[in-house]
Amino acid sequence: MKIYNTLNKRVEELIPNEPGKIKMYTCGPTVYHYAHIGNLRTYIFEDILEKALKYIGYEVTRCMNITDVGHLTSDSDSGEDKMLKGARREHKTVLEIADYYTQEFKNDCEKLNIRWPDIVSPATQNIDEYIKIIEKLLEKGLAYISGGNVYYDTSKLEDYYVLTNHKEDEMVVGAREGVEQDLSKKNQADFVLWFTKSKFEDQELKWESPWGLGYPGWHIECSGIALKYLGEHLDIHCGGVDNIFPHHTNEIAQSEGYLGHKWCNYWVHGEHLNDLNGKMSKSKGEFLTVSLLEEKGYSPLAYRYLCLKSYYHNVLTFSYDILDGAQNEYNKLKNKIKNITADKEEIQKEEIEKYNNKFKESLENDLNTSMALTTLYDVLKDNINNNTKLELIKMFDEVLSLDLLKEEKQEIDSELLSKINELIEKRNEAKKNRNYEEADNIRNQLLEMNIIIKDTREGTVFEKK
RNA sequence: GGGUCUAUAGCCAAGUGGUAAGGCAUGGGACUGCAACUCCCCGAUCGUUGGUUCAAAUCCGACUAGGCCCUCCA
Repeated sequence: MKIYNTLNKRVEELIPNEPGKIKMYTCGPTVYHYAHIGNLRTYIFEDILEKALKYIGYEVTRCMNITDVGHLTSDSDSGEDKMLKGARREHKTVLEIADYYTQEFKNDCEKLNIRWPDIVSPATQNIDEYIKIIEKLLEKGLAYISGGNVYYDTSKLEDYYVLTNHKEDEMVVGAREGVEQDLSKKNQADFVLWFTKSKFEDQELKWESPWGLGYPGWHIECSGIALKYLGEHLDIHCGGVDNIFPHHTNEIAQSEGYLGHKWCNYWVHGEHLNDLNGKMSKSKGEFLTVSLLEEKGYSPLAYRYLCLKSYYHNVLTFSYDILDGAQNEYNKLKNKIKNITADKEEIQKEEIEKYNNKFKESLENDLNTSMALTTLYDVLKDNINNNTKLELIKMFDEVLSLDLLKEEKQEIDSELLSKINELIEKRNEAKKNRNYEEADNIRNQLLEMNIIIKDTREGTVFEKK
């Protein structure tokens, strides 16, 4: 498989540390609020990557953190702690907030057919691991204590900016509003590993450590969890592009400083979903959640389809127009597939192989999901038997996860059912008598009940909208 | 200011040196009493500009436009 590696800024052949096996770490959500669909784009991309690797034949172990505390304040950030803010907003404790939004995130993932990773670990449950790493870094002289906090000394690194090509002299301190310089640091780029002193004296969760009561810095969380659950050699580390600097840059510094050798070979980042004003955020513009889309009548999988149609490494700009388009395409696709009925023909093995290879090649080409979908359309159009088509659709959907063969449940109670059948009969009667006005009225009446009717050769059938 | 990504039809996009896949939308047609569903048909010389080459959307340079990052972020 070829994949874009941020470390070398090019598409590279993926070579795992251990043949046939992939260890994959993906940065998880901060559970202080609902996830918006931009956040979820990254998880959809990671899900596809995981499933594509498995489809190709790798054994994949994936680990993800849940950020429920700690890193939300940085040493030089005067912004508010997000977990605390969330807790205050809802008059709950930080852990209650974390539990609630973790569950909500899980629900969103289910709706979008994102597989829950093998290992999911909250930041607060791995404190010992962080302390162990920080102690070692201090021992090695890669970290220092200043002003009550433990800092990583970036001047000890040969190349701190491995991911970004930044040059320290040209970095602008406080390019973002609300960022102040931390005078306890030796170097501008140094970052906190452990806080005992911060601007946020009301931090709810604190732990004992060799350096006093405090809490971990942001970046140590992911290093700690990844090292604990996936070991010293990682194959793929994923996240959104916004994490490249400083988060992933600092993870590399910490992990490799601790290990004394190269840690992760492939850094793969998902591009953002923007809106018409630029980057999507929870504070400005419309807060687009999965539930909101559902309320507006969109299906979550139409959004997944939209993500699959585009390339994970390109920005996608959201608008209701493109979501309408995706919903339309998704509906048509599902309809086409529904019309494929199983026959008694034998599955055509050579066709399966041909299309399966094409599908795999698409995925192997830096996750070309757009091409993978085209392969699906090719199958639908081709003159092969229905059983072969259905088999291929089933195979492809292991990766695409669009519920292509799943019939929507027609949850209609018997009372409503008899009412519908009665109306259909009345309409057919009216049609027979050429009373088309009456027939159309009945059709509209059914439509208002969210029932769509179709006149087929075998008679009139209906389905829920 | 530095870094980084992107630029193909109305929209999402494929394309990795040999004369532009696919899907949706629009338009036309078949089916239908009309519709819906389904099926058929129809569109672009690839941001601009130099260069390399027999040959470039594809390689190189310049320019233009836009996004993101530069210590909250997916």
